[in-house]
Amino acid sequence: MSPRTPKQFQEIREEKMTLIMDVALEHFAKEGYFSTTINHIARHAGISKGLMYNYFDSKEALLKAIIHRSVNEIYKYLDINRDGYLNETEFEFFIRKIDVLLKEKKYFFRLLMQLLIQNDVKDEFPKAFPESDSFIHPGHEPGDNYYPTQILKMFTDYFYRKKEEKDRPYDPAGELEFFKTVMLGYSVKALFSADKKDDTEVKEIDKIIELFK
Amino acid sequence: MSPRTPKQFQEIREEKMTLIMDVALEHFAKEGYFSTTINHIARHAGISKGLMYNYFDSKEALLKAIIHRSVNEIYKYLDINRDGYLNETEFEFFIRKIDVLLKEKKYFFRLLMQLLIQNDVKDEFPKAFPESDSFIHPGHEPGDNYYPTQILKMFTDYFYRKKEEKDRPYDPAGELEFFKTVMLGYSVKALFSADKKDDTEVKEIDKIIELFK
Amino acid sequence: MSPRTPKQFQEIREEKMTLIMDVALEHFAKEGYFSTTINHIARHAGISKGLMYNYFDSKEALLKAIIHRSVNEIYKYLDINRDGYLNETEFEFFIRKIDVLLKEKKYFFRLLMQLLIQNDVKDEFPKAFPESDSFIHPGHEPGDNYYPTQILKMFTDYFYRKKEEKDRPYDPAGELEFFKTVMLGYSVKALFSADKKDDTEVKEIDKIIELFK
Amino acid sequence: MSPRTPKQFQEIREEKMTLIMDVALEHFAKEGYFSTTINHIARHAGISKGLMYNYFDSKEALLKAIIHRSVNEIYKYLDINRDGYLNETEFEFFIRKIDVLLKEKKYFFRLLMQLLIQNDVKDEFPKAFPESDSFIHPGHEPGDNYYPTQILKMFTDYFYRKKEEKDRPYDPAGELEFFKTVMLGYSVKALFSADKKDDTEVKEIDKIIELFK
DNA sequence: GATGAATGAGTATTCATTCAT
DNA sequence: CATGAATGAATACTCATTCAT
Repeated sequence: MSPRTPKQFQEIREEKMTLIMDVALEHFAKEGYFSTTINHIARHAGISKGLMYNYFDSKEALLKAIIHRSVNEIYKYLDINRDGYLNETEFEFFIRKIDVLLKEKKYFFRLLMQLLIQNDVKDEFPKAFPESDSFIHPGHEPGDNYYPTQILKMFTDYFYRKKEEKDRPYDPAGELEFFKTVMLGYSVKALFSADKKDDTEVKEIDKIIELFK
Repeated sequence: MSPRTPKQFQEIREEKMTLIMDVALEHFAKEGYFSTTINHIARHAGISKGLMYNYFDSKEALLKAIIHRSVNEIYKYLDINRDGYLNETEFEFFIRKIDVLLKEKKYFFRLLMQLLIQNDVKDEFPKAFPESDSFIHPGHEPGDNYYPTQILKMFTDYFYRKKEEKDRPYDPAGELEFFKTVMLGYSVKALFSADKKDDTEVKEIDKIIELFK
Repeated sequence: MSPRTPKQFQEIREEKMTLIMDVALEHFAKEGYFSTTINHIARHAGISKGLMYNYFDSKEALLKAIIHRSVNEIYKYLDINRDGYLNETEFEFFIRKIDVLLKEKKYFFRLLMQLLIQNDVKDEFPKAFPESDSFIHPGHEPGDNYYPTQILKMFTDYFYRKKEEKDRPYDPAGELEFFKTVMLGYSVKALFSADKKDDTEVKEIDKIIELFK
Repeated sequence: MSPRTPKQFQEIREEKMTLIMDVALEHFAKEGYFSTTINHIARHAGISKGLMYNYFDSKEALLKAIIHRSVNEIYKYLDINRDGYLNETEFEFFIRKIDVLLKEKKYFFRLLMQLLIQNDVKDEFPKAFPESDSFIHPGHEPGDNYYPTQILKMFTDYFYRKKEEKDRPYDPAGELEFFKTVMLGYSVKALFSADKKDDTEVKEIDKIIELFK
């Protein structure tokens, strides 16, 4: 019955915030951001509406926090801050990491896609939600921390380096573009196809790696 | 001062319905189905809310009518009811048709993607909105008129026929799967990238055709 | 193709008005005044909404016209303008007339009851819709044409006259009141019970007549 | 500053629900169910529209809750679950109880009559709203708990028992029917007549009791 | 920190009524 | 006389957000 220490309070706070974000993410992804009510989230998280507003200023703030958290986790997982050089082994490794992410962060990516599809949302979250265009033609300052740019640069370098290794005609820009197309298609399929346990899709990622390695 | 003829009424009706559907489709695609209010549609169409309900029973009925109309237009344009045999020339022709559709029916396909992403909507429109899964593994009866199945069969046949023409090892199922991945990625990029007039993407469709022909 | 004469126009007018009122009365009685839409009436009468407004200024005006018509028909049928004297034979005859009316003007009386139940409606139609209170204690001028008053007076006279014929103690006011209770109960049952063809109810009116004759 | 206990919340809830139901019942009875708007109820109850929907899912749910409450209260007050045998003293007692109910639950019974008059509503509330027909010819299983049936059976027994006590010709079925007619007429008058403080109506219930005892 | 009662601006929908033709 | 397209005020209902306790 002794009063809780500040540290304990902090732990409670973080636990609750994590709980709320987890529940919210799942329902945002499954039922859509607009269709998911605060009431619904609170009820499923086993807390009151009021408490939700104690932790997050608004429904939109909750959404941003969720995205921020997931982006950071992905950022860490992908370990972008390394030298940014991809050799063939690293390329394969990186693609497989993305494939893992698509499954493990399925809810997040589904939510992200929902939001990207909506123009007005896109305009409001230009940083957190890189538009597909900015992904393709990023207009960001050199050296900035905007990680889609970094990833893109990594792959750009990778494909341009390959050109030098080839003796036959090779169009690195086109190859990069096609690679992005394939990855996007693969991602969408991974996110929105019903889960199935045959190894069709398992093999497809191998085929993609083979193709671009 | 003579009263309007039934034909005149019919014309007015069709004009207004087309107007409403056009305006609604654009806003559904841009701002999302749920975020687009009936008020908004009416204001942009220059009519009253009440008139909307004179022509469409509900917001959902409007949505269904829009989808129905677009599906029919696409159906006609793609001319599915031919023999269903694709030779290489027809294959190229068909892909280019799809490419044209992606641009001309951009709003519709954007809307469709929004709806497909939302689970609950998917369940309600199983025919009009082929789920991504049914697109990949259609469970429909042979011979039915369900056109995604027909299209898929056409391409399946195409890829299996190629196998016989090749002397080197060839996996038609894997090839079909990869083709779908590429088309999906290409479609998403086409639908959600900012329009640009350089010829980067113009070339990409050529590359895709080249790859699978 | 000769132009219609004014008389023919008049006939068309009256036919249409009768048609509209008939259809409206049925639907008002069955579905309720508020739940019955002008559209519904027009559709079932086979005419356009506009035409309805050509004949009746408003939905309320239509209601009033229907009531006015029925009241007049009933008035005529009951032949109130006779001397107002009821002997025993005439008493029986009158009760049987009311019984017939309850069946033949079922829709009208059902509608009337709906309206009487609603206070605000009662206040608006004090003449057409005699409140139950005014029926019991009419506050109208002597000699006026307000027929519930006349009917009431007729029965009052009837029961007071019976007093003189009796040698046993007899309370004409109480008898009148009880008579009204019985007639009201009988009417409500007649109007809202499911029609049945056994002779239970046939006998009940006989019993009532017997009791008060 | 300490948070409210669950019990306090419960009390607030019950108080507000009672308030809302009381206000709604009065207005439903006076202005009619359809004519009474949620806005109206909220304004007269001194609360917001939103709060009403916090406690009741819909206008119809509110109506059902009101009916359910009143039916339960009446059920308790009439104490149906006794042996179901009526001697003459109990008969008088029961009739007087009904008379009291008619005055104390005036609003409820007015509302009930409105609803019974509307065909479609009757079909939806067969249990809560015994149709006049089922009151007269109940088609329910013997022994069921449907209380109009129980009450009817009680009176049926009462009148058939009287037959045996009489030496003169006596038709119990006809007597029961006539009793129902009288009670219905008396009820309708009690519910819809303007309140008056003379003792005319006080005496009528005495007369009715006298007549059937 | 925690609760849920309370609010009100916003949303889809209805429907009597008007009016150009 | 006749039509039905067009309007807009009104209605039931939702939901993010606030706040007293």
